[in-house]
Amino acid sequence: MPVVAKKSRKIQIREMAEKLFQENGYSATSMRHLAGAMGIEPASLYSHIKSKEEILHAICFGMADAFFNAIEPIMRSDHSNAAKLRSMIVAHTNVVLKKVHATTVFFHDWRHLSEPALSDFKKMRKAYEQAFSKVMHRGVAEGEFAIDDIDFCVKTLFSAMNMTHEWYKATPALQGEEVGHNLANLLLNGILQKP
Amino acid sequence: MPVVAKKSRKIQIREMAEKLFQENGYSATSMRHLAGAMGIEPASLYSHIKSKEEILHAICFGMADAFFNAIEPIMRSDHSNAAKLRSMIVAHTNVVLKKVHATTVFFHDWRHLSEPALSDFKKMRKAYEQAFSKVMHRGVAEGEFAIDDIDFCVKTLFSAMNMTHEWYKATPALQGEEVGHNLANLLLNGILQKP
DNA sequence: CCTACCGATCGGTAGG
DNA sequence: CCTACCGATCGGTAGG
Repeated sequence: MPVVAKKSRKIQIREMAEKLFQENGYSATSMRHLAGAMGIEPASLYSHIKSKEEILHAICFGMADAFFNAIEPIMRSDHSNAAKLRSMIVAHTNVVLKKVHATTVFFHDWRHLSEPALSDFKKMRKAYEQAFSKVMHRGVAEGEFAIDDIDFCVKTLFSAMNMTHEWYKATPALQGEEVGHNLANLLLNGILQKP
Repeated sequence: MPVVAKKSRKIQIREMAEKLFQENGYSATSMRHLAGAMGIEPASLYSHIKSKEEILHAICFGMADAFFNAIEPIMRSDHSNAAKLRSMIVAHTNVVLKKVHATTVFFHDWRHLSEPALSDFKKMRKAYEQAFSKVMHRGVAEGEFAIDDIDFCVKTLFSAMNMTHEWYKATPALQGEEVGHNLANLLLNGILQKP
C-alpha cells in the first residue's frame, strides 16, 4: 500500500482534460481524443464521469474555489489597501501560473456551461471581482489611490492577470511571485519616469 | 441601381459568421447554424466560400490589417514616445471596440487556423507587438519611461487592450476613445496617489 | 441557391 | 474497463 494515495481515475481524467481543452478548446476536444490520451476506450470514460460537461463544470468551479481561497486571508488582514491589493494580485497570479491548463479552460470555456451552472459561474465571478473593487474603493476613500473609474480598473487588472498564462513560460519556483509583483508595480506606479 | 453598393453575399456571410463565432466559438458553430442564420440551405454557403476555415482566415487576417493600418501613421509621426504610445493605445482600442465581433474571433479562435496560416498569424502578431515594444525601448533610452521588463509590459498592455471588448458596453460615438485614454492613463501613471 | 446525399465523427448507452 | 452500437450532427460534394 503506497503512503501517498494514488490519484483517483476521475482526477486523472480531469487533469488530462485540462491539458486537451487548453490545447484545442472544449468544443474541439472529443471524448474520443480524451479516451485515446488516457489509453482507454471512449465508453470507459463514462464509468468515472457522467458527461463531458461534468468535467468542464469541475474545472471551472474548482478554479473558482482556488481563487477565492487564495485571496480570502488577505482580505481579512489589516494592511494598507495598497499592500492588500498587491498581495491579492500576487496570490491570484500564483494560482494562474501554478494551474496553467485549468486556468486557460476556466478563462476560455466557461461559456460552454449550460444553465443553471452558467448563471452561477457569472455570479461567482462577479463576487470575486468585487473583492478587488472593494479594496480599491477603500484605497480611494483613504487617499491612497487615485482612480477615475474603479470598474474599468478592476476589469483591466483581471485582463492582465488572467492572460499571463498565455505568454509566461514559467520557470518553476518563485518566478510566479515575480510576475504578480511586476503586475502590481505596473498598476500602482505606471511606466512614466517620475521627475 | 443603388448608389451605395450592396454588400456582397460573401461579406454578409462573413459578418454573420463573426457574430456566431463570437457567441459560441468557431468550433461550436456549425455551417448549418450559419446557413440557418442566413436563411439559406447549408450547401448553398459553398457557392460563396470554399470552407469554414476560409471564413476564419478572412476574419483573422482582416483584423490584422485593420490593426496595422490603425497604428502605422502614428509610428511614423515625430511626437514624444509617451504621446506615440498613447495614440497607439487609443488607435488599437478603437479598432477593438468598433469591430467587437471580429475582435473576439481574432482573439479566441486564431488557434484553429491550420498551417501555414497559423504560423503566418503568429509571425504577424509578433511584428505588431514589436511596434509597441520599439516605442517603449526608445522611451526608456530617452528617459521618458521607467520600465523593468519591456516584453512583460507589452504583453500586459495587449491583454488589457484586447479584453476591453468583453466587458465594455459601447455606447457608440467616441466612447471608444475614452477607453483607450483610460488605458493609457493607467499604464502611464498607475493608480498610486502622488505625494 | 436547392435537393439529395457522402463518409466521418460526435456524446452517450446497454450490457457484460 | 470492454464490445457493440445508437441517433444526431458534422463539413463538404455532385449535379442541377
